[in-house]
Amino acid sequence: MSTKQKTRFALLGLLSWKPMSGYDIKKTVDIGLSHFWNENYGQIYPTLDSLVTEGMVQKSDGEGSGKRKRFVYSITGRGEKAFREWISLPADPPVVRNEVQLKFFLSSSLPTKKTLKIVRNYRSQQQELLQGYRESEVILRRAIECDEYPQEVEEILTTPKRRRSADQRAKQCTIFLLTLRHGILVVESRVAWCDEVISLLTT
Amino acid sequence: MSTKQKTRFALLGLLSWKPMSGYDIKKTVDIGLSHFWNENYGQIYPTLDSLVTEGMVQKSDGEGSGKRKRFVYSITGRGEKAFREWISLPADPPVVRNEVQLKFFLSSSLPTKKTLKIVRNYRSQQQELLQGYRESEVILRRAIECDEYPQEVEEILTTPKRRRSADQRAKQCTIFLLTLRHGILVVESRVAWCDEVISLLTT
DNA sequence: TCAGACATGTAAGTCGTTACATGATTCA
DNA sequence: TGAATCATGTAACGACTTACATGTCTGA
Repeated sequence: MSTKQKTRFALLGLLSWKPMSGYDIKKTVDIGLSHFWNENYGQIYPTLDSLVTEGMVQKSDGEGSGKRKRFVYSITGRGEKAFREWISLPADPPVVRNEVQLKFFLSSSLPTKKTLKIVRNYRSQQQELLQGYRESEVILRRAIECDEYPQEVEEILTTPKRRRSADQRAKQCTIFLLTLRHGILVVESRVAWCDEVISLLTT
Repeated sequence: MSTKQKTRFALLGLLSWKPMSGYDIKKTVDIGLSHFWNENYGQIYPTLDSLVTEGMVQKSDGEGSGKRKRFVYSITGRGEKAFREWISLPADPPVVRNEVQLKFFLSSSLPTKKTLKIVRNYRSQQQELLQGYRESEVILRRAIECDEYPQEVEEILTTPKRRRSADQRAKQCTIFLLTLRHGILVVESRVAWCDEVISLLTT
């Protein structure tokens, strides 16, 4: 049961939060979802077009003047329905293609020094990632505690379409924090692996 | 520094172990490297062709008769050189696109029941994976201990081209086990995340 | 006035999957 | 003799990236 057209549903899902322009979508993904998702303009604009054609989203008349207007897209009832159907389907297992692991595996016929270099490099990469995630975690936890959200968080969470209850807002924040936790746990396990390997190969 | 043409170097690296046919390569990847790599025929055969054209690998004359001969490919000096250059380059960070995380994140406006369903589904998937990895780990560790390798392991490790020293063999097995350890640690962390989420959302 | 952010879009190319088509060999 | 496995290959499609082209608005 392979669910394709991931960009399609990602956009639909983001628009189910609030109406946005293509540029907004890109920014939201880059700032808030970068640890588990990515999109690029080459996909976003054509996909928005075809979503409009199918009546899944509506394109605004455009703010601004001249040839570069800002178009805001909002989800339609039909789009909401398609989104809810998609989200209920089991996600297909991610394709596994880890280049670092491949290099590590293939390095066994080379000097151990080379193998270690690959692992040390991986470790520092993941460690750096981890640092960033942890900082975000601290900020988010603090925000949740005192119910005061910094600009970046607001921009991702706010839903101007309709007023959210305190409960809904709390759930949004919890979910947001938990996706971050996933990133942290996984990256920590990678760092732990590196340490396991380094200690084994240097003795 | 984005290293593309991953299939190209994956094939080159596998052929640096021992000469193989396209079919062998597919089988090796499916059996031994499936937790961090995949390849399909649609990529393998055309890529082998172009590697031959560039003098990176050599195609045998073909065993068998008729139109379906078996062709064995072996790496050339030029290919070995290209492989060693590639492996020394830093691997580019994997593209992050985790559909489960996306669904989880986007489910915040839906009933908690739906969110939980996504997570429980993810958990059982990962748990199943983990079970398989752990079984392989036990087999491999036992094999390493008594220096007796089961057929599947032999098929992946053996290098008929030249006799390997005991040291080299030991290193190969260690590396093989360690790639499996990576899979185990990462999958364990995902299961741990699911548990964290479930306990948080059900209280 | 100039830099930088905001903003939209396309073309070309790469990469990867899927489905199909074909045939040989082995062994029960 | 028929099923399973071994074995090679292609065509069509779909997904994704990259680079480019263009233009607007805001504030120092």
